[in-house]
Amino acid sequence: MPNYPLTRFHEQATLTEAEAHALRGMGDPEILVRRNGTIRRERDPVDAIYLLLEGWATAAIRLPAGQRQIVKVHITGDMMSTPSMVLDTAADTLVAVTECRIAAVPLVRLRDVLIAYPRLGSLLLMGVQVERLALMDIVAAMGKSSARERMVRLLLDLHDRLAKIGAVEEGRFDLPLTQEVLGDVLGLTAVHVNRTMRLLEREGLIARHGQRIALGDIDRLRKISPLPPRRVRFDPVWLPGPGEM
Amino acid sequence: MPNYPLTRFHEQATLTEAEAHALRGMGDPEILVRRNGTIRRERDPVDAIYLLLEGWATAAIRLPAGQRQIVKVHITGDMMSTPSMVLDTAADTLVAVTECRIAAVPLVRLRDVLIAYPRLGSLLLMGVQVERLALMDIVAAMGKSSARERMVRLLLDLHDRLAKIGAVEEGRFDLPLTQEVLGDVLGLTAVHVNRTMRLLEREGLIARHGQRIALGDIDRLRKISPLPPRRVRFDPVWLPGPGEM
DNA sequence: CGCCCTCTTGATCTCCTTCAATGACAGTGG
DNA sequence: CCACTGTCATTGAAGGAGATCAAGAGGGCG
Repeated sequence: MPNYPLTRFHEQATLTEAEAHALRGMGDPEILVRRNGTIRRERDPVDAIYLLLEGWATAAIRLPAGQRQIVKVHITGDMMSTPSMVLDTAADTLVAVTECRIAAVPLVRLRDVLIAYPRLGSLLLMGVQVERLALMDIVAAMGKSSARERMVRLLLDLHDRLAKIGAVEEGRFDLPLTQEVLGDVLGLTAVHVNRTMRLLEREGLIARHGQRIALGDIDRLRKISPLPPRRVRFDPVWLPGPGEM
Repeated sequence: MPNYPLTRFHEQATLTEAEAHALRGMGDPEILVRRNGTIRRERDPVDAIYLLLEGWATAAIRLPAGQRQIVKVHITGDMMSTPSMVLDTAADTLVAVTECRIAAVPLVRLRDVLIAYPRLGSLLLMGVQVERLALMDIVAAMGKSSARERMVRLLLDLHDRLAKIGAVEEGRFDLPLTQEVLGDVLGLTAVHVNRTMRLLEREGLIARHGQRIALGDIDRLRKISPLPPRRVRFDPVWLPGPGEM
């Protein structure tokens, strides 16, 4: 599908030519954000959502007490900041982990697109539900499983998402996240992330060289993961068909 | 608003008369579910969402290893099971905590409503984003705060949600959840839930008699909570106005 | 009356945190 | 070219929040 890096709606349903075209035209001119650059800060007024055209970014919530919890690791093709579209001020801080190319979509333009192509609203709804499911799984993993299990789950999740965009070769992929960041994703300290990864490494389950990580025995890893991956339904019954809406 | 117990869309935006009417007509005839009854099980085929007309219910994910994590405590007026609408088989198990009145909305009917009233799709999107934010906050609380802080946050969250539907009187409300259930919500054991509540009680922050709980000093509790409540924007700019869509 | 569910409390254990020190490496300025 | 500095990974030792195991008490309901 030609519109790939802009959104991944085409993974979830068939799009008409007009809809695909509207999606492509939705974003502002692209912006380059350097490594560690802040894309949008918590409490900033919300007037756009962002398409991550290329790169890795994190979405984090900062607690009043000062800690930060990363609630989403974004990769190429993700939509960012959409939870904040129901708020006046942003819920999360978006930070570029690698250099990123992004495009903003002003909310007023989103409104025009929804009016002209209401089915894209339903597709957006679908994407949001997928994100919500991902969060439910994270809650389940955090509430009920060990550091080791959560780490394995995260690695498999990244593996599966990266595989979809062609960024995995035989179980190997780039993981540009420091152990500090991984800790803030998993709700662990960087020290314990290190111990956990070293252990997995010693067992031959993973291997690392620099930012490169290799999942050694994916089947065995999947048995360790506290939750299996979810399979999203293509073109669900409640979704109006192309042209029906 | 007359359609109150059916959905709470009117909290988020102005509805036209036709939209409100469509919402009211959406559900099947109501069903009574007895205490501890299962409304829908994980892995069941998904062909409807459910409106909780009255009562308390939990949405839980069961891990392959056998534990259960409750990902949402539903109260009167909530929509249930919508995350599963993007899946073939349900993600979560819905169980009635108290006796519940519910109404199913078959997905095919939802489809008809979305086609006839596309703006209701946008309102649904809004409600789902609110749920997603709630999950983000839960992840942040689980990752970065103590049992005590999480407990306080949960009580305040329930307090605020119940207050909106008029089920709170001067900080007092019914809490029909056992400590076992609270543990499965918070990612703690029932034993530790007990110790934590007893401590809060001894400090005069809460008081309990049977299922009734009273939040003693709400201001002090809010200072203990790791996250403040979120204020959802009414009629956001991206939401097409009544009649515009 | 007796059973089961829930709450409560104590004792012990353990996973993860905290604190601290060292090493590897990249970037930077002289 | 090399010292200098900051970031990140690694490992050890000690401490603590919460889990686990166990037992008793109260209360609703058959």
